[in-house]
Amino acid sequence: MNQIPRITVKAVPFHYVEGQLLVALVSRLHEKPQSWRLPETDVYNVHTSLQYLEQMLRTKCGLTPRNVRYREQLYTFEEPSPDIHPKNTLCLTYLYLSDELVWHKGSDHIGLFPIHALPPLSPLDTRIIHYATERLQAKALYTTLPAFLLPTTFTLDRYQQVFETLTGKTVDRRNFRKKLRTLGAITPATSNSSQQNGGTKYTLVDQQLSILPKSF
Amino acid sequence: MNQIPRITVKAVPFHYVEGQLLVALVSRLHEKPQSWRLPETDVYNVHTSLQYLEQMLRTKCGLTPRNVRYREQLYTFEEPSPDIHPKNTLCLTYLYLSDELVWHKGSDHIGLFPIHALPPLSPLDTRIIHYATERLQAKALYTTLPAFLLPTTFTLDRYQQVFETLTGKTVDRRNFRKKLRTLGAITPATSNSSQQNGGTKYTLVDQQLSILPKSF
DNA sequence: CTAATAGTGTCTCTTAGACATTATCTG
DNA sequence: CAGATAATGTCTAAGAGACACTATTAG
Repeated sequence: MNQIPRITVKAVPFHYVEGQLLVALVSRLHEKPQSWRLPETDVYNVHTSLQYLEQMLRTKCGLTPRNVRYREQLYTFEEPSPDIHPKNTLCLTYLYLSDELVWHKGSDHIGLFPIHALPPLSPLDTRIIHYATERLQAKALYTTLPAFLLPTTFTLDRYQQVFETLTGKTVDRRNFRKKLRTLGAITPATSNSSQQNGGTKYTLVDQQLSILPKSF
Repeated sequence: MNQIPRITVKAVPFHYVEGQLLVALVSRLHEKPQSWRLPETDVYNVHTSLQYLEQMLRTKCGLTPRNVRYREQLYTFEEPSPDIHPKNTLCLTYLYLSDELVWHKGSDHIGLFPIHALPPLSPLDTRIIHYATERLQAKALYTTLPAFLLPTTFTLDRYQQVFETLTGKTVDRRNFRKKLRTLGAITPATSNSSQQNGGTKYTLVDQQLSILPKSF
């Protein structure tokens, strides 16, 4: 009696590739019918939930801090456990954004699924992904979040593509660029190789997520 | 080994009285130097954190669900515990908004403190309150949140007062009313006693927190 | 009668939003 | 040379923001 709930942490790792928002899911190797789920681990007492989570992401998914552009804590869920003894499970969730797809071999299968073509998932995982997606959509409108799904330098068009994918809106190209430039959150990249290629590359003024003075 | 962190829940209960945003804090009866803290309780396995929290708020603070106008989960913190054995404590936090000050006698002292005149608090409690206040400030701009610090019917002026207190801005009275009316989130209260007194009373169209079509 | 509180309209200026073509680099 | 990608300006309409006085009620 007076026992404590089980504690788990889950990650919702997002990528952006060619106009699509992808979620990374894992599946145990050699599982008969492949069953996908969010990367997850139990939390004990020695470290913080984040430390456990990131250790797991490194070893099982090959996701290292270097690849992570942005991280944010999401909702903490409480669910009745399937087994009887620990009646409740407390589940912390974190959102991850990366620009590269460096998921080197780990002990689990990794699958990248477009947000609108997810495999069958547990009700909780479905809720978590839904919640995470809503947050992305909201934050795309009033922060520099879309940039964190792109390399550190990017063209305005790339940024717009991510913006449109996240928000589901389509916006006029010239208006979008004009506004984005006036907001002062991005500057032309000062790189030597900036003009060589396609278009002008931009980069974030503040490498952390920042809130735009006016939202879209 | 492989033990699980201690789990606690804290509430940040807000009130609004006469132009001031107040936080309710508790202090044990007969404590020599009064030391204030956020209402808090441990979480075990039988119920959810919310059930434990609300039971505590009822018995210790007299805060019943009837008085609560709005509740929202905030950040989940992880802190090293002061005692050695359970090394980490996981602390869930919730925000409460109420319009009435019905804190009938419980087993603790209750103190209401203006947000800018708080007593000395633990570093964690300070952070939590700071975080909660930021959320209020942000949500006042794009949701109907200010209404949840007021009775269910209120005048536009009252709403504006709360808005200004939360955001720290002062806005033009006529512009604010005009905009608020056009947003369609409030309607004149259809009460029989609406015109008798001071001014027209309004009420929320949706009794739940709703997101404004355009933010302030 | 004084103080406090609620009600109301116009004008200006900023910004959101609609809209099509040219230039360059790559294959 | 064809196709993909990036760059660019103007006009209109909506909304944000500045601004002051009158009416009612309570003490």
